[in-house]
Amino acid sequence: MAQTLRVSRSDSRLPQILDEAARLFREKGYAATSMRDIAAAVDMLPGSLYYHFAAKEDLLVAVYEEGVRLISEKVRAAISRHEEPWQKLEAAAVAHLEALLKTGDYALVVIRVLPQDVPKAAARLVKLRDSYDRLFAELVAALPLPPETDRQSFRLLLLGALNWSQHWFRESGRNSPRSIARSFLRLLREEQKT
Amino acid sequence: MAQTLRVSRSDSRLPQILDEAARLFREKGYAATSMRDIAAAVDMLPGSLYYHFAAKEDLLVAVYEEGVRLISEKVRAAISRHEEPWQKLEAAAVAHLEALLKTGDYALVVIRVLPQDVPKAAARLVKLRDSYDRLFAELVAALPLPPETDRQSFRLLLLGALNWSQHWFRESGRNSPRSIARSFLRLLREEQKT
DNA sequence: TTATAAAGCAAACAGTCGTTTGTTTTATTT
DNA sequence: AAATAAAACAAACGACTGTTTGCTTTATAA
Repeated sequence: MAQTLRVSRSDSRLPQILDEAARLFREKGYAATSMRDIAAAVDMLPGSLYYHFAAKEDLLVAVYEEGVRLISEKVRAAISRHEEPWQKLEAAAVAHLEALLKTGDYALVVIRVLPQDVPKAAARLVKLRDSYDRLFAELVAALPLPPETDRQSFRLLLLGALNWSQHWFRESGRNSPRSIARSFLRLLREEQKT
Repeated sequence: MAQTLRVSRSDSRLPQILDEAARLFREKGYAATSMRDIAAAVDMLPGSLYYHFAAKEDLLVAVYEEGVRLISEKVRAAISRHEEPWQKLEAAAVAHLEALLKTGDYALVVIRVLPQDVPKAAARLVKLRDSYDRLFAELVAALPLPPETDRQSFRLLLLGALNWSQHWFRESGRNSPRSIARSFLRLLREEQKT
């Protein structure tokens, strides 16, 4: 008999649901993505999604959590490979951008879907975002900068530019997440070398 | 018989419709704002909006156009008050941020609502955005930078950071659009002074 | 083999969506 | 005062929204 290969049932199709939800939330935004869209993408009936998630917002929160987890993990790993503060920051910037522009969907949802777009889940989303922001704050705090430097502005400048790149980035021969992150950091770092 | 230029009634409540649409699109996003929301805000019936606009997308495009017009105007005026390239750029950055964070609704819609969120109008929205981006490209081109400097990255870094500020900015005593724009530019400019 | 619980189906719920249509009000022009 | 055109009303259209309910299938454990 053709016993269809069956993995244990426990995590059945939940990962697939999250994948497609992430893809659709990223592509069309939260409000413009319907539960029916997601159901169709995983070849299910709309109501069946509610076995896995109590509400649409909870599905978004789950994607958000995975997004933050993925990107944090990548950045932490990159940081740990260096000792010098500027190198740590550069590695973090590269990892951040690669997670955003290559890993794709999950991470992009985090910076594309605004907490205010989902009032009922806004608090949870903000909390997840903040936990990540702290990572970069620590890196910037460790930089050997002139005493009059505004470190908060420094962080906001860098992270803002990195996040905004989603709007214009197109992969190409000389354009990679890595090269962009490095270009940005070079523009910010040069003053320190003198 | 005087060709009476009929200002009288012609654009009666159209400005009000645009104002409220801009406010709602900024607050809740495009997809989450319904024509009924807008109609209620201007104390009209939903169907009446269709006397002024053939479709919801056209209403967005109108807001977009006004947003680009407002911010371009402000930035151009600021630029014209200076001669030195760095001062021109700083004035432009300040004006850009003030238009975004103080003028409010219209300009914010332009950087908050993504063209891809409105497929039918995407081409028109991109065109409007690009017309503005060119303004900054010219300013950066005029800067006296070391020959090896990547001017495209410079522009993307600055403009990205400025646009992203919508996500964290809160008006306060020591925090103003002007002070932020200046902080950013100082971080980018310092290397040139040495 | 039978019991059990996970997972999904089928169908509908009440409400909202963008939009259209025919009619009425309102202000201006003749 | 009558004619005209702008502007808004009133009511509905079909499609789509998130979600609920009861029932059936399916894989695992006893």
